[in-house]
Amino acid sequence: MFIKIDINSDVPIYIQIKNEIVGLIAKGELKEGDKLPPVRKLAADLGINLHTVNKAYNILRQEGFISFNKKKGTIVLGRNINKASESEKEKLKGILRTVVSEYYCKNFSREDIKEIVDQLYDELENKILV
Amino acid sequence: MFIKIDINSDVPIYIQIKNEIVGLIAKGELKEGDKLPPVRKLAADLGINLHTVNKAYNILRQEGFISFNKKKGTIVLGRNINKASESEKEKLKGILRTVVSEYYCKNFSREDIKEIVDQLYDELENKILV
Amino acid sequence: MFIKIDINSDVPIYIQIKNEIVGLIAKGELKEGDKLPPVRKLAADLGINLHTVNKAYNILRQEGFISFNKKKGTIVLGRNINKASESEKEKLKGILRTVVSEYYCKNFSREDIKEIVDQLYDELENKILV
Amino acid sequence: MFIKIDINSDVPIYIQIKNEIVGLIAKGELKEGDKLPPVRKLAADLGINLHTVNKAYNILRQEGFISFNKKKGTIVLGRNINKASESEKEKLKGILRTVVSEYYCKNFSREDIKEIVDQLYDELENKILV
DNA sequence: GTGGTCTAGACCACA
DNA sequence: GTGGTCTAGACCACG
Repeated sequence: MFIKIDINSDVPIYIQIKNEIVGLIAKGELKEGDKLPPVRKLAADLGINLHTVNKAYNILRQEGFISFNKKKGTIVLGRNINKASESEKEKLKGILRTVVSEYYCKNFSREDIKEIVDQLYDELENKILV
Repeated sequence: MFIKIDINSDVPIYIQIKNEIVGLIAKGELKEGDKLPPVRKLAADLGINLHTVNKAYNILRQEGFISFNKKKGTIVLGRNINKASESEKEKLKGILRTVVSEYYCKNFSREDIKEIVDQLYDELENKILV
Repeated sequence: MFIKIDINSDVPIYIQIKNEIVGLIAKGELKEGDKLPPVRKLAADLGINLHTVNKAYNILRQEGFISFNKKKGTIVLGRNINKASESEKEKLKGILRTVVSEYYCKNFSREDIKEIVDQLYDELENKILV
Repeated sequence: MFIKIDINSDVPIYIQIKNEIVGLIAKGELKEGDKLPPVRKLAADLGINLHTVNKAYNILRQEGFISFNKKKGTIVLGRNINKASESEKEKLKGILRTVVSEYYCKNFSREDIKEIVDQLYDELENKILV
């Protein structure tokens, strides 16, 4: 498992870890049933404190991506089926509204943005096909 | 000028102000040459600290949306023409990568996301037509 | 005897086992004199550690639900008659106080809660009638 | 604000704090807009670490009871209107199922339990009337 | 002056 | 050996 963090980023480390792991799940590099490294090991590998990793794992659990299993440690629950709910959609719209407003001002057309979205989906789906 | 902030949000107020003003520029409610309210006035209107508004204005200037002018005060530079640069595109792609990964895991299709982008662009462009 | 445990639950497995067995006694599916499966067998059936089952059985014995008997193994003592003591009542009140406070805040009326209690009693008593 | 914790309880301290504060909101001793003590102050008053209080506050925020406000600190949002949702009802039923099973075995009738629920509601509602 | 983040290090419950 | 809890103490972002 390859997780990269930028210790100097203004994005909190535990958020970076969360995002990286969600990214790995999206790309299919982490699949349902896969084990995540123990908090202590990942913390040691990344050279950070175990509590920081712990916080990331707990958020991932809250969001339904992973589960703690006393016997097996931390396991991936996989992509969540049937979660495209209305409330999630509204949340996403709120996020995109800010992004779209800013990049609309920077002269990006709707096609520019949709092309990037397509590229990102292509990346994800090709990974799975391999 | 109507700016709404949510004092209880976990988004910092100065970021909210920045986003709101960018949103107004995107919608065309603030156009090139328009004056922004003085820092003190906006702070008073919103019931917040003067430094908070100042911080938002400084970011907006750094990003090229506004300009400080001793005679005229703070003025809007408007939508920036020809800024859809390669570096901005990479920055946007980085932002969208995190968003797309997460919502791909939540079972949103590329069409779901592109539809939202379209809706947001429609909102912006209709405002301008008015 | 059907015991279901959820290995991913945050409720410890030994507590789940205890609760399940108490539930079976309540429903009348386990009656006074019935034999519980040997620790090793239940552990094997559930695919868990022997010590975990042992811990559950020990708690059940402490609370007076079962008894260890060298000849007959582990036997159910059944529903305990005349145990609605004042101290148990206070203990129950303490438990319910936390629950009621929380769900009162979540806008549940006393009738809402009492209706659920009735449903649960109906479930238990119908099982016995069968 | 009077919060009592039992440092020797097997209930985690942060859960005790959460429960106590929910209890105060239920009793009406904490109302919408009221300020909660700063984490450091409450921690000092209780003789515990600030992180423990912090954890309790964060859970309360997640559950919608309080909000962090950079200007005013931590404020109570009050009893949550319209939250008697179906999913909450199922969660409550799960909690009560375990309780009811156990106390049914201990010879508590449905009336015994419903009487306690009534007493607890009386306590809460009388507090509000005062 | 508030909560947020991060570190360092301890002991415990569970399986 | 896993994550959970708690402590102690530091610096930072925000307002």
